[in-house]
Amino acid sequence: MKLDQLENWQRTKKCEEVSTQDVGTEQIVMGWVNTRRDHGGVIFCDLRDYSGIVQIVFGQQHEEKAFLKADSVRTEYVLAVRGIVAKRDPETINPKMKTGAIEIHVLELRLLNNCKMLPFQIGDEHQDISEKNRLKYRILDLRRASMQKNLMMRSKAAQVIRDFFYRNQFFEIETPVLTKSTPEGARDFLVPSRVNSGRFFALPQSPQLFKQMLMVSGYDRYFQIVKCFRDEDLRGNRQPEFTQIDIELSFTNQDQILDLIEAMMANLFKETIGFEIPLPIPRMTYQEAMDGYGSDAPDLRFGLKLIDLSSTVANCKFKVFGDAIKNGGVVKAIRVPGGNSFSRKDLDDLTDFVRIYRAKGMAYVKIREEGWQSPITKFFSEEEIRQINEVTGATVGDLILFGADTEKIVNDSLGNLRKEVAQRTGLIKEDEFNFVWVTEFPLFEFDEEEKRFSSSHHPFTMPNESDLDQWENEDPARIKSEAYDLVLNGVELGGGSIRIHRKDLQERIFKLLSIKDEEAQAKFGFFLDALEQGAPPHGGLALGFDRIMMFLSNAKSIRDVIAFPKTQQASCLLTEAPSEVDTTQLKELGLAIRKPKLS
RNA sequence: GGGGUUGUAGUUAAGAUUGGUUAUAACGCCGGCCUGUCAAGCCGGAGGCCGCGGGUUCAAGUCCCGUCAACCCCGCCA
Repeated sequence: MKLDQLENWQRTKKCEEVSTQDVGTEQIVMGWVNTRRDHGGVIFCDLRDYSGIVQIVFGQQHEEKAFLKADSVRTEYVLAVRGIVAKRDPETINPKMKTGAIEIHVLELRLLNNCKMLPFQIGDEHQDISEKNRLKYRILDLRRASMQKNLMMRSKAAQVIRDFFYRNQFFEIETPVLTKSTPEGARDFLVPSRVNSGRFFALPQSPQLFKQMLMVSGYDRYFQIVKCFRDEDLRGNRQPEFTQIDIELSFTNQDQILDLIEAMMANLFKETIGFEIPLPIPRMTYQEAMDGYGSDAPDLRFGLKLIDLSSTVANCKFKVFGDAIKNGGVVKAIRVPGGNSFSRKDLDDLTDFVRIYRAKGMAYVKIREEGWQSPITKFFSEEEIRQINEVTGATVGDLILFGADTEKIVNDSLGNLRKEVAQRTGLIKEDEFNFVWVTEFPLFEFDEEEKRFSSSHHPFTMPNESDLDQWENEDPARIKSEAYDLVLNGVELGGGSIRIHRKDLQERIFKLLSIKDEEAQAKFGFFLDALEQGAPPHGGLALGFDRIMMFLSNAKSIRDVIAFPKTQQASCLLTEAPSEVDTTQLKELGLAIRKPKLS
């Protein structure tokens, strides 16, 4: 089949821009054949480009040469057509199409490229394609309208974000991608250096230290939309390389930062999807979040709050509860209004569900007219039952679900259980955007494996100074920090902190983290120097751009807002990366592959 | 590292409880007919390593074991 040259043709309209106003004019449109309907004497094609679809008509009465040529046209061929825009007869208007009132009568067809049979149909939104095929044939997947919509929305969002920061006197400054490995946080992706054999760069987990050093250099306000890399296992909303909106400000405090970011988010949601975020975004402390929701990223679209019953049941005869508390754990409960209707199977399912989070079981009580209906009723005195009813606020028809274990397990299991119950009972309004700031994170968490403290946020986070003075030697776990997270519908969008800008403070923190002076000097010497070279007070945060895009695009997977994502096994089905490399490449780098043991 | 779901024409699925003739459908593809369709229609046709490997059996898409891949989750990760 002979293909045509584009020659000097220029597009005059995008497909979906052709309208009734153009009737009678000659236009040139270009795109892909979405569908083809051959009626013998007349051939209809829906021509598609990124803007949408317009119907082009090949008929003998319009131009015989084009009509004959159109006989060989097939789905996904690439065409350029010149034709007259015509009004459709009233009975042939298609109200489902934006361009359904008009069509283009083709005078000249240029066949720019053909297309072999594809693994799946581009225009067919009625058939779900498996994730495997979508990723393997990503080019075709990205040609589909839903993916184009998502990626165009992403482009728009990036533009809106940049506009906002430029308006607010921020500078967009690039930071290195080849940088230094740091011991804290996630596993690094390493890049061997050829010039410095035996040494490695690391890809940045975030540009954290660079943006702080830019503050020391006096750039005042920095932002960057930047790729970050973490070599950890993937999830539905986690990719090994992802994009952050990275922000840092000098001479600022937490309130200023939160106010600014709220304004940025409100602007973003308004300009992209027309949603007005009610400001200010409510704030809650880490402690309130953990106590009431069992999570530092609480979903506030529904109630089902966790209620602490530890003191109420401390002396009850039910061994599971009593032992949990004796061993330093807690007993908490969720009251499910109307949960009386849960079947035995529902409750078994929920019990299995909490086991995922290492709960050993789940006690439950149905509140009936005649009193408690539950396998554990017999362990409780009337007074205890009265107290539990009172503390939980349970009334007839309700269900109470209990968790008893260490605080971590109870919070994990009940925190997820409340989401599960809300999901099952239709309590979650899917179209709601419920933002919350979580503040006053603990500075450290205790690493049980390594028997030492590690940073909750990162080691450069400003501690609450009076907490530090008070608990430094007694109980560092009680030191709070000036760190904060932004949470939307139970999903952490990002977080940040006020940073340490004084060396003496930074050294005290390293000491608490059991990082020795020499080690600190080797890993962060350049940064500790910066703190002695006139570092201003500063702070900032980073937001997960991909996660934000999931909300703006209503996407279920992070892969649907990233053009070329990785699979859960961290591979790219399109390019088949990662791949083996030539031995000469390895040699140059001074590397050898250790053969996996054959077993 | 662990738990779960899935894997059958190009695609999406049925067939798996109860092993048994030529593995079924829709869409797509190819050919023909058709001047108003728009998920076009009608007629005809091609298309299969039932993920892969092993086992049980007279006989396996179906039962058993292993393995690979995609997805969801725990651990991990801000």
